[in-house]
Amino acid sequence: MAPSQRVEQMNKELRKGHFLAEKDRFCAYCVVRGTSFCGMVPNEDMAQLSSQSRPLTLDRRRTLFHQGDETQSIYVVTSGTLRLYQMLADGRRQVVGFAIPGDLLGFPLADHNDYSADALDSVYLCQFPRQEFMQFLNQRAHLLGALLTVTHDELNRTREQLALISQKNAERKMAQFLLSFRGRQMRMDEEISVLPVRIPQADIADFLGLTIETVNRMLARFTREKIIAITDTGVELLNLIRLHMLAEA
Amino acid sequence: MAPSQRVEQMNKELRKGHFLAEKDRFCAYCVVRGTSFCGMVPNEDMAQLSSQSRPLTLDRRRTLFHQGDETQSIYVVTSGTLRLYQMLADGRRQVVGFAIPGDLLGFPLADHNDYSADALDSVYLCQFPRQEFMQFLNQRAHLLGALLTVTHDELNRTREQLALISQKNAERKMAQFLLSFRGRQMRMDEEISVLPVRIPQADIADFLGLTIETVNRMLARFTREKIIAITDTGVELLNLIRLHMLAEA
DNA sequence: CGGACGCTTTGATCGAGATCATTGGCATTC
DNA sequence: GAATGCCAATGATCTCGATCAAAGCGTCCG
Repeated sequence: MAPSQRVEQMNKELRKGHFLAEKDRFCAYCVVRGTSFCGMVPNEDMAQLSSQSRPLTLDRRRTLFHQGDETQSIYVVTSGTLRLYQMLADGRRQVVGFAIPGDLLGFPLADHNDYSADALDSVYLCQFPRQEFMQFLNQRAHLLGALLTVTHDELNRTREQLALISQKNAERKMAQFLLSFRGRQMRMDEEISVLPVRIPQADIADFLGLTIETVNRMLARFTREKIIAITDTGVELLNLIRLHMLAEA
Repeated sequence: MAPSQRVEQMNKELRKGHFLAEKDRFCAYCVVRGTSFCGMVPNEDMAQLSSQSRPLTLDRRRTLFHQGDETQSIYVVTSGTLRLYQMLADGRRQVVGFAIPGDLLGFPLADHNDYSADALDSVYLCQFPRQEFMQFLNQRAHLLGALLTVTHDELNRTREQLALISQKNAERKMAQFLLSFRGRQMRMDEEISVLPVRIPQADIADFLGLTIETVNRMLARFTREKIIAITDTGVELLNLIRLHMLAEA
């Protein structure tokens, strides 16, 4: 079964409450097992991890948590996409990333959230109360190592974004963005050529440090040149070779 | 004694080899104790940490390690400044940060270095062989937590840089850069108003995503307006209020 | 000494993307 | 079904920093 189907099925069951009754099996059967922090948790710890988690649904445009608020929970995204952003002193908004299934949200050792997170579509998450999560971590040193790895990955991703945003060429920025976003999605589904989210152009703009007009013009140009196609389910990458050329040239 | 004096004295003794003979005392008396990862190491672990460390000197313009090379050692900077950078696919160079006394260089859980590091002036470091350092860490879960905190700090600093570089106004970029660099230096010395390094303008340019010409013109303007003064020891911040205004307006 | 090199400085011109302005579609709400 | 708001699309103009060019300056070294 393809991951996306599995997600759908799991979400159905989630809504029916199946998993709530069988908590131990919850994590073991999770779709994002193997792509996230949870994937680094050995099987013998699964039951305990499951018992702490609570499924959570978040509607489009709802906020999961705000920058600066006290860190009360840690989350793992199981389905959907969120935008992560910081408000800057001058009123600008910097989108620091997009969270997709498998991503860990919230850093248990920090007292306050580093960024805000809100849903771009319907989002399903596993929620872990911070205190219990931390206890769980501290009991098992190898899990601290797993968290360290995840944090380091995020550091590297942020450095990648830095390289992206420091580009002066809007076309290249856009091409690199599409490719790197695809790269992240491929973690779940290797064959992907449609990016399954409609990210508002304003969010892409705030991610890339461009204006909405420039983002729009670039997407229009790519569409005109048949490099991408924008559908109501997301963006389809039609010509990966050209996209790579634009990204690197 | 002011930190800078202590550094000087320690460096003198280092050169004479004093500390090599008394390894256990090395870390306990270290100037960057309390400002770095080492500061989170409890006293009872100090002796062992000391016994693993090896002092190291690096001349101006020398490279400590290259991006992509195998991670063989972890370093703590005790004196001097290094530039950390990545070479990008298109040949550009992205400076991802400047390491100052107290900073930890090299991530023990990664097999390869994420960036290159070279000295901007004479640099003194403590070197820890990676394998031993990792063993040391794994024996003490609380030290993993310390490393996690340091890594998270670096993540936040990188996000700050992201916000900085996404600014479109060169003047504001420069002002924010000077202030944030000062902020980092203050970790060691609260009273600082002279940034004690002569960072080549080309490095500032590659840090901020500007050209050397623009960097130069901004520095010239700030100097003309008596906001800063450039001496042969570094940059003196003459008018912090104006600098803050420029950074935020 | 001379000259080559690394780094800084300054001027002139150009162009990509910001900014400003307007329109249109589509969904939500009363 | 009119009103409101959100988002996308596109044209006209402007601006700031990139780019191109050249010169200055200290220092290292044969």
